[in-house]
Amino acid sequence: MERRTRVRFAPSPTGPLHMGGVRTALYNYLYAKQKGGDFIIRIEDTDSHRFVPGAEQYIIEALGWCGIIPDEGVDMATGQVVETPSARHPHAPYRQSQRKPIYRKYAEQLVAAGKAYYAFDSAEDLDARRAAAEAAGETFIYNQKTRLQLRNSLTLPAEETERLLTETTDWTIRFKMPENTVVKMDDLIRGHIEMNTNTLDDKVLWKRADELPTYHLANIVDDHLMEITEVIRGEEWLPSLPLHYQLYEAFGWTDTMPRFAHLSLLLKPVGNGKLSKRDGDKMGFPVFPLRWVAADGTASHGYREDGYFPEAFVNMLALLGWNPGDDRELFTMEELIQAFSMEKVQKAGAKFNPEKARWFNKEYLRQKSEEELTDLFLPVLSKHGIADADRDYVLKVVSLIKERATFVEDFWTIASYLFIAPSQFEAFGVKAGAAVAQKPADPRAKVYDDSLTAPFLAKDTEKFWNAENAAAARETVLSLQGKSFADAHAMSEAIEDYIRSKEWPMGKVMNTLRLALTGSASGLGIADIISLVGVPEALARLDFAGQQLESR
RNA sequence: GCUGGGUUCGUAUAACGGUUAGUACUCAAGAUUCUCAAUCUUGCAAUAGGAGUUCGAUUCUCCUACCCAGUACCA
Repeated sequence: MERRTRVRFAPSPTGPLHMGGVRTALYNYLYAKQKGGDFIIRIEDTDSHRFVPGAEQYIIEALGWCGIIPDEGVDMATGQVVETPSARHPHAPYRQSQRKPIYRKYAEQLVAAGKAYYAFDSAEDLDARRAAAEAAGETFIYNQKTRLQLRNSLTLPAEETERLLTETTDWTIRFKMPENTVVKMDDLIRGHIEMNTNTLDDKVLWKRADELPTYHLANIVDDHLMEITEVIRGEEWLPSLPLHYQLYEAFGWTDTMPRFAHLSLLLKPVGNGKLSKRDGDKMGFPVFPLRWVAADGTASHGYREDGYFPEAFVNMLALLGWNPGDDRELFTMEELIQAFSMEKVQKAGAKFNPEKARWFNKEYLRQKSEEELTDLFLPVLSKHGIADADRDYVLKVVSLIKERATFVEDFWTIASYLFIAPSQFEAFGVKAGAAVAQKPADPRAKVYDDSLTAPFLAKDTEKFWNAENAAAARETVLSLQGKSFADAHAMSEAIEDYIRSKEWPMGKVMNTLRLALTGSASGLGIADIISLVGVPEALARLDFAGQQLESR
């Protein structure tokens, strides 16, 4: 009998979801959608001590931004985790803290079957044993070798166990890991794996103190109850897989046990180790999908706020550890769903490459229509003090600069001179030469040259500006006065013809003009600029540049 | 330490035992242009090391090295 594919993403609300978590959610989503199945969200908040307010909302919002829409568990209309069962959400509640009553009976069931036992050792006692063992160069493990020397229902008289069970609350139910058994497991990504149970410990399944299950119990019970068919999760769970296999067996659920796939971790761009929040802050790239402000007020960057398109972010993430088997790199979500396959998921951890992330964004920006980009650029302009920009004018600007940008925000640094004159740069907070800043801040790349930080006209001036060139530039612009041109190309021809007819040096005159028009040594074609700002404005900028230089 | 997982250019990856080991990003050079971008062309650059199996190993086996994870009443 073929079961309907049902996968779940089960985050713990202990903080913002980071990009590795988003990737796990994405792979789950792609897998489910390809099989025409369900993608379920379940909140694993069984650790009362590590709960972080706002984390759950953050996770849902982040997935929504990425276009990873759950079929079950969260009502996307309200953005809330579903608490009461309905046709669409039959297994509610989807928050484990609200499923508290469910777990105890399963834990007790294992005790009754002799597959688990009550343990009365205090956390302090166990910590002390661990410390003592460590001091002696050994490792303390609660397992088949030590369980008979500890305080539990296996060693205590029945009456004492009964008394402790009713009179105290500091006890747990532990899984009685079978001895010397080779667990044979299969992983969709890694293939066959075997492990001997002697290397495993008796994990706590349920805690009387807060009457909550631990991850292992809650996870198996809920996956079973929610009819999960594939568990796709991070590699950090691989060492727990034999325990989970044993739990399915102990419960007698092996016939419906899900298949497992353990995803490798995302690694930091340089050096070794997994990607962490600190790396992002240090190297200037986000590790979170959305901006996150911690309780202590420290903020972390988010891809959304940093100007990434969600499609680009998702596309980049999908290809970090998976490939379609051919050379394609650009995928819509729909195409990812079609192309995804677990066999093509990489076993090794993938180092995240911020440069490639920017490249993806640039590609997606180029794919967007000029209309759409204009809509996105207008608010940016407004933010920079250009509130009354004419839409048609902005549209023209966008069409000229879209291929030069990685982010919509770049449009401003690239083309601020098309909205304000160099004489206004200071007032608008524009750095002279900023238009050169095509490349983002990457500490490994030497992309900035001195001209960037040089004050307006200081350095560029020496190259182009002198009385002769200034006069020639002015006369060239004057020659355009009163004439109309079909387009910038026609104007360009006129300008070049004029300069040639005077036998002036083309490059020098053009660059002198550019300096006056843009405040820097780089920028769009001269005719493009003049046809946008107009001849009178061009003359005014020429005058201003001249004044600046004479007063030096 | 122990247990498990992993290892192809700097990075992400391709190569159902047989290729001059391919592609993309980055970087460099050239072309183009009024500058800068963009674009186009070219280039730099890898199978961790060692055994074995085989006519032939990136690919299969073993050993070593290195990396990662787990080793909680956290997930």
